[in-house]
Amino acid sequence: MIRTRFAPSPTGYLHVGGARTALFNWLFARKYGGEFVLRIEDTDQVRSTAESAAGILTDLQWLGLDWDKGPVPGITKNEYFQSMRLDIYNQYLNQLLETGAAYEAYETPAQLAVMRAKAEKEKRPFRYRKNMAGRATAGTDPSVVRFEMPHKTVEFNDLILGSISVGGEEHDDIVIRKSDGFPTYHFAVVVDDHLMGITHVLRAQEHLMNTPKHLSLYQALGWTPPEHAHMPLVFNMDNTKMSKRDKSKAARHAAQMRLKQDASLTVDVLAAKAGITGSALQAFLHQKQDDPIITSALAGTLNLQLPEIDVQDFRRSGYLADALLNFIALIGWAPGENREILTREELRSLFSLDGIGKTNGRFDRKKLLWMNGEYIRRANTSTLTAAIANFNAVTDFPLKHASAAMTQNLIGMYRERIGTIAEMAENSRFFFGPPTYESKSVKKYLATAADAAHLRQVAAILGKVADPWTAESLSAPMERIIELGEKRGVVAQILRVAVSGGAVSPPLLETLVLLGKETSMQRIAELERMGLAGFEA
RNA sequence: GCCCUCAUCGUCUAGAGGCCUAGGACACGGGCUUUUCACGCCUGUAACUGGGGUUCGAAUCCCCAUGAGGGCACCA
Repeated sequence: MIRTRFAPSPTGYLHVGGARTALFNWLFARKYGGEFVLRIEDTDQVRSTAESAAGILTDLQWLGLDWDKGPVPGITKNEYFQSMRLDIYNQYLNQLLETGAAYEAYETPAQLAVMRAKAEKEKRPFRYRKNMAGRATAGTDPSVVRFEMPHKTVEFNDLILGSISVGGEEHDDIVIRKSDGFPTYHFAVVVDDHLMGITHVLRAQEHLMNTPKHLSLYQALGWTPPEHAHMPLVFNMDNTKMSKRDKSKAARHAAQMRLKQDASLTVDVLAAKAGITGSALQAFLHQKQDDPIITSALAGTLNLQLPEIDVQDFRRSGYLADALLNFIALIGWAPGENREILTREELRSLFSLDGIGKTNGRFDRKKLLWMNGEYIRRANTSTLTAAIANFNAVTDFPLKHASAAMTQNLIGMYRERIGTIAEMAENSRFFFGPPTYESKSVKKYLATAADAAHLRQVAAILGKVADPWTAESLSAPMERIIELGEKRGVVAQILRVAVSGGAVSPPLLETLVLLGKETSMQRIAELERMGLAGFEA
């Protein structure tokens, strides 16, 4: 039976690259009726956190990538967390130590750094080898255990890339147990993949050079290795690697631009606005470090749209899980026959390793936006309602407070004109409270005495509409409003601005109906009362 | 620097020697529709990195160059 796995390290949120790896493994297992295993690789005691692990589970669940074996959400760590398997690793580690395939090494990290620097200075690659000159043979405790890589070429067949070969002189003796007693990634993957019966390792191409190491480990342990397939990577449109740091980068850049443009804005003022200390902001601006807290504080005060990187970013931006999955699947994989929009079922039945290309792809947000809009347009109302509820669960827009009936109405009005649910949430704000009048629209449509006269005419026409206030009863009056003014439709724009705050909204008729007579008339009256000039910014 | 991998429109890709005057989608341009914005429909611009081979014939096979990416941790 086919068995694949997704093995994230819980050192942060699940990002799209990881989601794609998970998706391909899931697809492959599901396609062939195999099993999909989820394993948390938390062997880095410093960086791993329980919250990250929990977050990754949540994100996978949101994506609908269910696992047959693995952690149980909400329950404490089980045997699918590597930190719970130390005894197992030690058992095999001792075996390697006994057979002489592994040995203890005593250099400290600092000493190794010196050795590396020296090698670099001498323009030769540094490779730690058991037989190299100057190796410490005794000393520090705790020590580290290294695996002696065989001094021979390792060749293997990658299911995507074909034949890969790495010469023996390229290998070095990797650490397999750290001084804290935890196994390194290299050792833990091999042991676990074997013990968990993984048949196919589908992972990102950045792991390609690890494979000879892992293969040698399998051999030393006397095990048959799984098949390997390395997938092409995903980059940003500017060819930089997609990374969680991109968000900090965007925030830093925006803050610097703002500080440059606005002379009255100092670092301290900005910091105070963002609720952080001046020195913290100063440091953030001058280093390249990732800092999620400062980043989101800046995004909030500067009203920034940060690039979505993590799965939860996309969820908060109002993307549908199916659309995101569909899009991600198409980077580096193609089903052929010019297929683009594919249901989960179609992805599953069409998926094959043969369809995976060798070249790295770029994450084209515009295409994702289009695809998400396409999903929104094609989805039935109940699917969309569920997606909106899902969106509301992680965001805080007025849309959250919409009744079921209101939500249905909004779906009808917006589905044709949005790319994400967030756009609907943002654009529909005026249905939930007084509109924010956009100065540009006010200047354009509500600036002159003639505009004011038109607005009064509109009020008069609408005021005469007999109850009930419906699409039917409003239809003829709306026609009259459209015909008002020199140019067909201009007065409709005046009404639109009056009622929605801006020059863009769903069709006026529907908007008025949903707003109701009272609210609609109130807004027009309020505008007249305040006087048009009051809006000129 | 050393090692590994890759190379078709701006982007994702189809293409497994003749079906290719290279197809689709996004983006972009033009038009239609239209009370705004969209949606929808029609339509246009746009690519085989370069050079050598192999072959009757090459986007497809081989070699070199160039370019791009990945790796070179007690991170995964």
